[in-house]
Amino acid sequence: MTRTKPPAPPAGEPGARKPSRLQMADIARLANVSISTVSRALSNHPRLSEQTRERINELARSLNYSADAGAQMLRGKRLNTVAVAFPYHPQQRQHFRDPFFLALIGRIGDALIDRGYSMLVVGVEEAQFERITAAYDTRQAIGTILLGQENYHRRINELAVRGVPFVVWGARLRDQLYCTVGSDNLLGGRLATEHLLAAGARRIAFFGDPTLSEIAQRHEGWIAAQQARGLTPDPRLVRPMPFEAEAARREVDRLIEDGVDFDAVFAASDVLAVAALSALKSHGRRVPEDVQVVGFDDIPLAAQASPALTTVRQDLEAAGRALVDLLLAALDGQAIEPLILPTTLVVRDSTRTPA
Amino acid sequence: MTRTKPPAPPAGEPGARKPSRLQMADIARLANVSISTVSRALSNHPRLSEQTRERINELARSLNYSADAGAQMLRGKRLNTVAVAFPYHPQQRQHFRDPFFLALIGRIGDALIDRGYSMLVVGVEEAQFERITAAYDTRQAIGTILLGQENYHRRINELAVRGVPFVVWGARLRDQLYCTVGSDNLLGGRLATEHLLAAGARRIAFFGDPTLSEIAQRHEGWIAAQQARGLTPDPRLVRPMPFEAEAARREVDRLIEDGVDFDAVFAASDVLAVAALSALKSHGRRVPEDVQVVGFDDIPLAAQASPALTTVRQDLEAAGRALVDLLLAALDGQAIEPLILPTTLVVRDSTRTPA
DNA sequence: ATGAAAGCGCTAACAG
DNA sequence: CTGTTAGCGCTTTCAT
Repeated sequence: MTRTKPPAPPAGEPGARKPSRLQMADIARLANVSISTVSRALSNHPRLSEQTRERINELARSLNYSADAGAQMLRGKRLNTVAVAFPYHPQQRQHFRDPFFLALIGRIGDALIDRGYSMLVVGVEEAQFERITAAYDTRQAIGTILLGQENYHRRINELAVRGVPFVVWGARLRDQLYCTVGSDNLLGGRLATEHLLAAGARRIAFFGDPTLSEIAQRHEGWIAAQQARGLTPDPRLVRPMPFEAEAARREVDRLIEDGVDFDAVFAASDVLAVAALSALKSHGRRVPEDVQVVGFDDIPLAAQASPALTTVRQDLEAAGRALVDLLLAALDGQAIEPLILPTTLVVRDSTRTPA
Repeated sequence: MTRTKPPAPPAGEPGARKPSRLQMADIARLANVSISTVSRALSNHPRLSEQTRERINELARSLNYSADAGAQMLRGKRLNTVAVAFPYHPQQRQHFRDPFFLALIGRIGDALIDRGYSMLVVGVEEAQFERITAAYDTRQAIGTILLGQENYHRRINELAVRGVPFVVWGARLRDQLYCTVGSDNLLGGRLATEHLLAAGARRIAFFGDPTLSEIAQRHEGWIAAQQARGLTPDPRLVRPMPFEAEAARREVDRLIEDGVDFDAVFAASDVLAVAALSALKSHGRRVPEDVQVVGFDDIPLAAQASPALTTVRQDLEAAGRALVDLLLAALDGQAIEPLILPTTLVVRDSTRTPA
């Protein structure tokens, strides 16, 4: 009953050709003009009688005709598609399930629509990282927004050397040959940690994987804030883990089992922080009385957690716009510079009021 | 410093052509073979000496050569891109900010990657609904997954008549000419409402826009469950609203201001339910003691809300897989049938224990 | 096992 | 103002 396929070809006829898709020549024939006239009409070429133009456009619309993008491109027309690419880990599939990542994609999508572009989302297995620009290489997209700098700095630099147009969401690094847009992670780490220290915390655990550039910067902020107070962070308080709720729960367990003393957690993402919240609760530790918790991102989850999560806010709206605008500017031949967006502390109920 | 543009052309030379992109002819020249040999090597044509094939592939890889997808397509090669399209409302921009919608996109993305496809995300202003298949019409995508049946049933039927390949996420409707994948909304509405009634609720407000097909079915479930108990729902308890947290808060205010008596809320999405939760709290109503609340979707937010939200779970993983598989099956010439996925009630703390 | 050549659907000179 | 024509970069017969 439900048909989504084109109707079968009129197979009875003798010279039955494939029911090939409508094309310019068909429109031309029906309108009694040449193909070039149709081409010109559809692209609103100026020197063409308004009447003809009108008539042809009308006809094309009524027949639902759209020009073949491949053929147009071959003739040099620029496509309106931007690739959003990221390294995909088939095992964990974290990206497409991570609320922060999805929200970022959403904001990029908004920004692209505003500018009249569509978004080709490409997940690339890390083993074939060079394929991250595959959509550009095959000319399906005019440029790439790379999400997930992770620890691919070296390989991203190689891409830049190749002269491929792209912009990266991530941390600004010393010797980078590419353009990044990212939050001020160092500041975020400092703000979170200072807030915890001011509220009386002395042994702050760090949850997150410092081999990832952005997390490394949050980690640095964590160190810097403590050193500014003359404190030397206990290395046992650094708990490397992927961005998965399960990991945070496990580390809370371990911390407690191992008898490591801690009175606060600074988690590198809200997902980790919220998971820590519930793990702490199940161990009978009260938040914020016994253990204070600060997250990172400020996704909607944070405000709804119980207790509501104190966190470091990233401005995704600005991020999406900046990534898109910088890429388009670069494609336009302009020189572009890395951009660091401010982070702000959002104080809620998972931390105590500073004395 | 940061360069994302290709290097300037070697402008000094006399016959300085554009630094055009590497193409098959270049590989052919460098490998001392004909273009056709390169083409065959790259597509692993069988009758070709393994040695030549190897050598050419190696060369192409080392030069980062990728064939132009437009040209390939023109020659009849099938592209590996599926469009995911949805009606876009520029004012509210709800879609790209809605956690449920984003999660659904994520699951579709996972399923597509698994099958080796990439995902072209296209937002289309509702005024030009026909453009929903633009990516297919221009042959940038082989088919379309339409998200957001909303109240476009008529127009979607027209698409089907056109013979365009697509699959829709949404409600199964009587006279549909297209294939849908959707949750069992009627069941979900019934489960939620029965649970509330069993827990003693008698005046259950309905939050959501029943002009949208899926919501209409949840609404029907709400009615059916009450009628099964011989109750006639008070029409004033139906509060139509868009999928925005702000709207839910406003309706809670209004319900209370207008003095409408209610002891439960069944919201058509978790976002609405969670917003209702906090609005009720700010009016001094206790959940679940004074007012019970049930949501829909079971996004991560639901479990974290306080009190944790009782909700109707949709199986997004199954949804993403089904949408992709059905579209691919249809493209493969198979007949496909609408699919309704089961919904389940997840009982948490925003409802009372049934007596 | 490899090469020559035709042509996919379109755009943009160049003519008229 | 409109039509004719030459390719865009590739795949694929058909020859060799």
